[in-house]
Amino acid sequence: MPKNKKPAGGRPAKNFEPRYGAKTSYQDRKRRPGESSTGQVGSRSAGHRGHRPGETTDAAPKRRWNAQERAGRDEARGIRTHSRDERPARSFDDRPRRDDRPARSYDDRPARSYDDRPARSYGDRPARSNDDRSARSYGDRPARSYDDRPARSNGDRPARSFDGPRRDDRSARSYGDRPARSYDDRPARSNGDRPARSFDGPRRDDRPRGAHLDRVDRNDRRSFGDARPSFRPDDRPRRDDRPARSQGDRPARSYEDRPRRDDRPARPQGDRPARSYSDRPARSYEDRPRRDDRPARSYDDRPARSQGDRPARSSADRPARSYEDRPRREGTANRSDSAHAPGGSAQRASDAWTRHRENAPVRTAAHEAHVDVVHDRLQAEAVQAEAVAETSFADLGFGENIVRALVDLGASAPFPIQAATIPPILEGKDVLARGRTGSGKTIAFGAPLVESVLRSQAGQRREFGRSPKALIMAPTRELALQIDRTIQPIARSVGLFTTQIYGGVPQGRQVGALRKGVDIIIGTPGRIEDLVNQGKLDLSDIRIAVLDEGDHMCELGFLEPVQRILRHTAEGSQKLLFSATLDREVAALVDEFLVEPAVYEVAGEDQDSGTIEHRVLVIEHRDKAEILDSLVDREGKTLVFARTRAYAEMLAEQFDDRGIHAVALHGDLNQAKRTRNLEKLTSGRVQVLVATDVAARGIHVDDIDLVIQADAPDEYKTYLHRSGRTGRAGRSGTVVTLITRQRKRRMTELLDRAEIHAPFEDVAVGDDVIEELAGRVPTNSEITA
DNA sequence: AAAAAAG
Repeated sequence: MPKNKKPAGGRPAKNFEPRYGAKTSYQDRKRRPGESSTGQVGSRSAGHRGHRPGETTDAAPKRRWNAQERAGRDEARGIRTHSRDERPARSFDDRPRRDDRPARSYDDRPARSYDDRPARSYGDRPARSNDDRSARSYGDRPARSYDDRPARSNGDRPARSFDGPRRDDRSARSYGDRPARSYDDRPARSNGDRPARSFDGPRRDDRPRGAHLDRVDRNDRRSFGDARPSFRPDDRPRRDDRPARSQGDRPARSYEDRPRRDDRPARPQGDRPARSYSDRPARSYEDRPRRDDRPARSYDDRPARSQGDRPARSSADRPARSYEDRPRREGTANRSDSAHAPGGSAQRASDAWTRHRENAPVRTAAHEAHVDVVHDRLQAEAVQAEAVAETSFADLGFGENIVRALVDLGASAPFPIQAATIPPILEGKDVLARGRTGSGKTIAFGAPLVESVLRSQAGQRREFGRSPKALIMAPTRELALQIDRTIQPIARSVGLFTTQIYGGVPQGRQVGALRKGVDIIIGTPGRIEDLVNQGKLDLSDIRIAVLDEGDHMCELGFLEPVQRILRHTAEGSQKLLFSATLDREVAALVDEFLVEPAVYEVAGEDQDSGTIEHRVLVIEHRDKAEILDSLVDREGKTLVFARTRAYAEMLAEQFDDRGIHAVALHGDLNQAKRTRNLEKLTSGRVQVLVATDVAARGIHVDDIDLVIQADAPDEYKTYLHRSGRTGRAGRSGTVVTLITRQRKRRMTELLDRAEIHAPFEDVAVGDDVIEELAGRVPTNSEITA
């Protein structure tokens, strides 16, 4: 039973594209360039969705993709990853998929035409149009076409058919070199480490499951060390590369910058401006519970729990956390009830959350760290940014190839969260990590995951049809795709394959890739479980499972599928949970799947950093549309969040009607369109993207400088994630939230919980504040409320 | 409310 809403008979708000009528790929294809997505044909004026200036401007300047992006594109259709340079390899994959082409090609076409339009509008821009053409003219175009059609690139090229023959050899041939290489580099290391670290389940198997989180609650009260230093921009190597991209450059940017942009994905880590958690503790623990009682905040469950658990535990548990206590704890019986595992191991599991201190390799003389608690729940190992400043990826245990791949991704030196979590992950420990949005979490789990898989296969030949060894799950397809763009180059550097397994696209390619054998799969729960149930995906060899946006994956609709999937993984498989808002919500998974997890976070990391300015505009509901128009009509990339798909779609159309080119991103769009629309914002072909919370987490677009919340979020975590879409790479960004007077109180409480300070301003149509926020008029307008 | 599953 398809849960997908698209199928016939779905809900009313279903298909938005069909302003054409029933939506089908076929019809999509019929849409003409001159038609607007709203079904209205013809142009109204430049800048309108339906505007069609002329063929000359049709060709929008395209930037070239770097290896990473290409990889992402190649994977867009869920096939095995191949870097573009390795055509032979790629070609293989294409073959089988050809069957899919018919269907796909349709989808893509409409897409293309659509894409071109925006481009045209840009073409009008003096600066760009000229530069682009002269420079790119012919050569680039072909390249461009690639970019636009991520999906197609592989499957659609008939020319590559020649690859067919090779396909069979592929496993042996194409990668033959690499594996060899990588091995060579590591021998020394691998030998030493492997014995201990490898995934030899044995040790893990013994581990009891069901560690209790309860104890952690108590820690909530502990305050964070104020001493936590903030990240220093200097530490971020990548930033240096970006200078060119400043917003002002945009026109010029088109060319030069774009290419670089490609690197961005890798840079997410750069975003870490200084953030201090220091405030949190202050945030009165007390208040929160109450506030949390609100339905929406259910996560924080703290209230409920706190009452029952805290009293008892508080005194008892804390002592336990100290190193010395460890031995004792094992014998402690208080937790044994939960222990299902045999023997004393059960008790040990119960100490999981507290014992990480003793085990965490990160905290050594080199890494000053201290225990702390963020909000409710997780006691984390706070790693000092300075302490790891000198560490290099090689120091952390990566081989030459991986280090090189990381450098190519723009990660020349590990960021704090990476330096903190990589060692324990390589040791095979279960890890929970909290890192600010854009702090480099993907590499933090991705690189060691690749290294671990490599070590586990050292000396072995990668066989055809081998089952995957590692699994990474994300809440949205876009995020899964993005993660693969980062992981794939790293994996490929050592001869490992990754593949995307997510819904919305034909499963043919994905299954085909699995049949050939992949090492790492990255995807969303639905399709993964689907393929498992179909017997097309074997998770029994999964030794490492990662949940990105871990807290979100523990929410209502995700938890159960995720649990079922994790149960299919190898006994004792290592589990990693990452998120910018890791909290007690993950207890459901931690209890069942993690053993003695180490919890990490970076000291001084706080979402409320100096790079993001938060503003709350208190408006009259009747002014909302107009104010949004004014805010969005600006230079610079703007991401608008709406609560529902229908509203997101409506706003996109509204902006378009006002001559502000905008596209939407939400679950009612087909995957091709989703991917395309997001790419449009990334590439700069469109400046405004209106999205639902599908884009709230993880999505990295480097230069969004304004995030507008047309609908205020209900949860503080949502606020943090949405606002985390800007201010990335250490840049400045602004988050504007529109609310009506009635919502003031709720908003105040939410911000309080998010630990974000934002002024509330009463705003009406035409006020200076709007002009200021839109960057049209540099004013010093005072805050009016 | 949204997201995540059709061949």
